[in-house]
Amino acid sequence: MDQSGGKILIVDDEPDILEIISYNLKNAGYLTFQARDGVEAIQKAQQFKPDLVVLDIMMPNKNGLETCNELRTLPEFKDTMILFLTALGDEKSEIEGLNIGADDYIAKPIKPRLLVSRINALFRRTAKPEEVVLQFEGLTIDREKYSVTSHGNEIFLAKKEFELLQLLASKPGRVFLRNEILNQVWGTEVIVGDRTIDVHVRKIRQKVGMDLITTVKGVGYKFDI
Amino acid sequence: MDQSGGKILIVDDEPDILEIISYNLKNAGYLTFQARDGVEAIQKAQQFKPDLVVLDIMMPNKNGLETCNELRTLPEFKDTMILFLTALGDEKSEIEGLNIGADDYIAKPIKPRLLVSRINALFRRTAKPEEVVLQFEGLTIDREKYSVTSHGNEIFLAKKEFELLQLLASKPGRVFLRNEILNQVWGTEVIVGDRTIDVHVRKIRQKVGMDLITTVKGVGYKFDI
DNA sequence: CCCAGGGTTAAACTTTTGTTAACAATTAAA
DNA sequence: TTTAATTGTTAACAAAAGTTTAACCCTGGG
Repeated sequence: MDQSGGKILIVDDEPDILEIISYNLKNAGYLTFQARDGVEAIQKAQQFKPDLVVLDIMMPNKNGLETCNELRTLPEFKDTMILFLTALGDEKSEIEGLNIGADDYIAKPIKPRLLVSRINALFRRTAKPEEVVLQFEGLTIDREKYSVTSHGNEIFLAKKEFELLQLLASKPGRVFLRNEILNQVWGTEVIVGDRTIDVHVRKIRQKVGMDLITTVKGVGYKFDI
Repeated sequence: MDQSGGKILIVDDEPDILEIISYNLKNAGYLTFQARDGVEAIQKAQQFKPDLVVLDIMMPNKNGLETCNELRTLPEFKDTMILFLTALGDEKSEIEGLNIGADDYIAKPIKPRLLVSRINALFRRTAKPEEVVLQFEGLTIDREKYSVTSHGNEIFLAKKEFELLQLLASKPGRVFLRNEILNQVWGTEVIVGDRTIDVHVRKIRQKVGMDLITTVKGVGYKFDI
């Protein structure tokens, strides 16, 4: 994962698909951009510097493979991940895609869950290793010991609480959308109610002491100092 | 085993395999990184300094043997272990691999169990000799005598009990996941039921007295003071 | 004053552990 | 080798801890 959850450019000629994918990825906490064809894709890619391009293979006006090729020739997209959307069973394209330098491919019809999982995996794959111990003023979060120390006292958080705090603390100051939190802490499979996050936040605040987690109304939560 | 279980870089062009291996090694307590081809492999190796590189031989964009060769020419990878993944029955490659300086090779298709065992073995082989006697406040664990002394009284633990305690005590404070414990104490071959670990923990607690082993619910166990 | 979004609670519910005792496997002893 | 003793594993159930829900409260902005 990344600053704003990572930037993803979605390229497909069907508006509906564009919308569905976009919706799901936003929910998962990514920042999305859209393009309708290869030409637009390259233009937007240069404009927004996405971390990942989701590229439909079958498109008018420069298809996915060509677009990918072209992107790969540009040095600024050397590290940009590319994920292809292929028609079901179109093995030839899959192979071609990987040769061309794609990082993954998914067969249509698209299952949003799967898509999000795979994309999470891609981001995870390229992520830098995380620190074992997060140090802050008067607060230490030790992933190995699964413990939090506040001004010298060791505090025990339950698993979900710990994971939530850890997530927020992994990027101090950055606001995590509720959806993003759900995605990261609960995963894409589990569905929990509205107040669940709040309840956990409350428990963390209660156990650790205040001012750790700040609410950003209508948006999400963030970890501060 | 080792600090954080050791760092392993996995290199394969198939995302699925990358994921499967990664998943299994993480479970076994290793820290994993991934690369899709030889070029990326070398870049990530320099970045993360893995203890072991798991290298697929058949890859586009610089194959495994070339990559291995290249790694071996760099002085910082002198001690890095290399394990090859070879296509089944590709004897020639196997031989070549070992000549080139690989530490082991495994034929595809990959059996996760086997892979983890072999990798554990590799790490064990290179592990520094561990302390024979672990000393704590009022507790001594003597690996040679296979005995535990608590406040002067010698206590006899059964083999599994002893191994379990020893594992936890080798890294006080660090939480060992149940999977990790199974891997280390029982090995990857044996499959035992859910409650087995708990029962052993209970016996240790009973024999040694309390507060040695702390439960981290949903995560694992750890040894504390 | 109403509304939306959060905060609080306690109770319901789930999941994970702890505990036991029986049984299987292993090891040591006879 | 047979027997006895010890150790390891399982299964069933109890207990505990963690998680989620639902209902209600509070607050600030229109």
